[in-house]
Amino acid sequence: MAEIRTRFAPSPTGYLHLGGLRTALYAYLFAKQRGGRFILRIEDTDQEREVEGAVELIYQSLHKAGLEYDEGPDVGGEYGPYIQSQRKGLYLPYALQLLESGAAYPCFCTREELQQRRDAVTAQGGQFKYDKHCLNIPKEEAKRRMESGEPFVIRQNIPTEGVASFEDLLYGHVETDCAILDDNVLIKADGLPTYNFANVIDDHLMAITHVIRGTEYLSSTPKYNLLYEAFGWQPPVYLHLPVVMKDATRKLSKRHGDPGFEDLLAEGYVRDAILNFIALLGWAPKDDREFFTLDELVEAFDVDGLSKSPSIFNTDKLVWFNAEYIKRMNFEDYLAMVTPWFDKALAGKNIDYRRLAELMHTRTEVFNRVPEMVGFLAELPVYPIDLYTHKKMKTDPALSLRVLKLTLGPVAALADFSEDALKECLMGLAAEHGLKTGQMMWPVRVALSGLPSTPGGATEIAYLIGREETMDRLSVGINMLEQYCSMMKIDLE
RNA sequence: GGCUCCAUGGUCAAGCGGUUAAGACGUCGCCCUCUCAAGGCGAAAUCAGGGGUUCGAUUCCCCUUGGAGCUACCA
Repeated sequence: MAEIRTRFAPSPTGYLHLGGLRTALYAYLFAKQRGGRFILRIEDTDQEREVEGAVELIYQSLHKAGLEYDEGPDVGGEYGPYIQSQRKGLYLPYALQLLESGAAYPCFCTREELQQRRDAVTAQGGQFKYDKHCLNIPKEEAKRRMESGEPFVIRQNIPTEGVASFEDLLYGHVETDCAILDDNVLIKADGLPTYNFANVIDDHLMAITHVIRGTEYLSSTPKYNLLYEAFGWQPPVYLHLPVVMKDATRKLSKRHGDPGFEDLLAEGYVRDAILNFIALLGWAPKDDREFFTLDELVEAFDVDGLSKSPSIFNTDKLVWFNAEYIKRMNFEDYLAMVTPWFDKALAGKNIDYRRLAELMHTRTEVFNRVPEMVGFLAELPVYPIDLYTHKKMKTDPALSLRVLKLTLGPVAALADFSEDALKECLMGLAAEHGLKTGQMMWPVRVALSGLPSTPGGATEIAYLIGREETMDRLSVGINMLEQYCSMMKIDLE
């Protein structure tokens, strides 16, 4: 049996979006699982849409994703070149062959003429389809005009009756009446092929056995099969994948500001979490497993588990996956990854990153949320007095004021400013004055953080910000509470 | 509009003629607890509608509805 060869064939029009990443992933898994090869081909036949630097971005993204291709523009291979614009001369002879057999014909209609006719038809509510106008030009005349340098395109000559069809691994038999199919342009006036032609020629020339791509090609694939037939070539096996949606009606798209793969990485999602999540978007394994490394996916992937309907990209679940991957990371790796994010909020401050990382490890969902979570360590936020009122902790401003005053002396006097010593000190004070743990800890934590919730409690925060800052913040709290109590005329026994 | 495709909770989804219709995320509750997380336990929530076929339909067929893709000298 021939070697399995799949390809990922993006156009360099921007960043690698998540739908593209998923297509690439499945194509990669499909090939690798069968010991085949995964090929990257750049489809840049539309020079106008090409975005500067996009090709390099594709290489980079694929490498970052770990989807290493066996053949491609930057890695070489025996079927190159792998960039269509560099294969320019290859296509015309094939088109000429089709011209010869009648499966295609030259067309001299200009864009303007076409547009006029199109407008005329659509204005009346009809729908335009190329009328084979130039098919009737005698061969001799056509040849003369082509050689005279008159601009022309080459169109596929689709039969006027019968059906065109193909078999899809996921969707099964798909067919369309030829009568409604348009005579697509195969070779543009600039001599470059359109996607419709180039994909067929290149897939054949590159010995692609399985074409895995999005469903946007589902309805035009019957036409491609007509081309294979015209050449007498064996068509590849097709596998079309449903699109990835942003919500029920909108496709995920870069244009609407939806994040691409690289954006997600930059936001602090880890690669494996993204890949794992993406793999499960539109595919389900035979069992209930949901954590897979790339290698495990290679093993587990199967076409049976693919779903036919579009699936919505659900950020909540991605966040969960990310948090899970972070929790499972060993601590040293986590510390290394989180350090730059700590720096964004705490640079220049003398904070024990290692201890902070211990506290943050199970609390990190996405790295870009870290700076905001730890920023209070660098600077005490302005906070409302009613933070001191907590029903469950049984605290109010009056009690809080009493508690803070109580702590001031003992905390200042602590010989050892460690979490253990702090805890012992505060718990001792609570016991001594008949206070519940929460009544002691809540006011202190609020005074030290100014926040309703923090990573770590009162003693951890005190340790992290140090004695001096702790004393300052306690004093700030006391001042606030004294002012408040006197203003509200609260009796302080 | 035409063509192609799709349709199980809010989301990802299992199911492939007979099930109490899995599981996960999210949501809610409880436990744990110096706050919040993490962790543990539990709950609510789904077969779009209508016809058939069948002893029996979530499952097969048709229609309706809804959605998506295509309808370029874009891919």
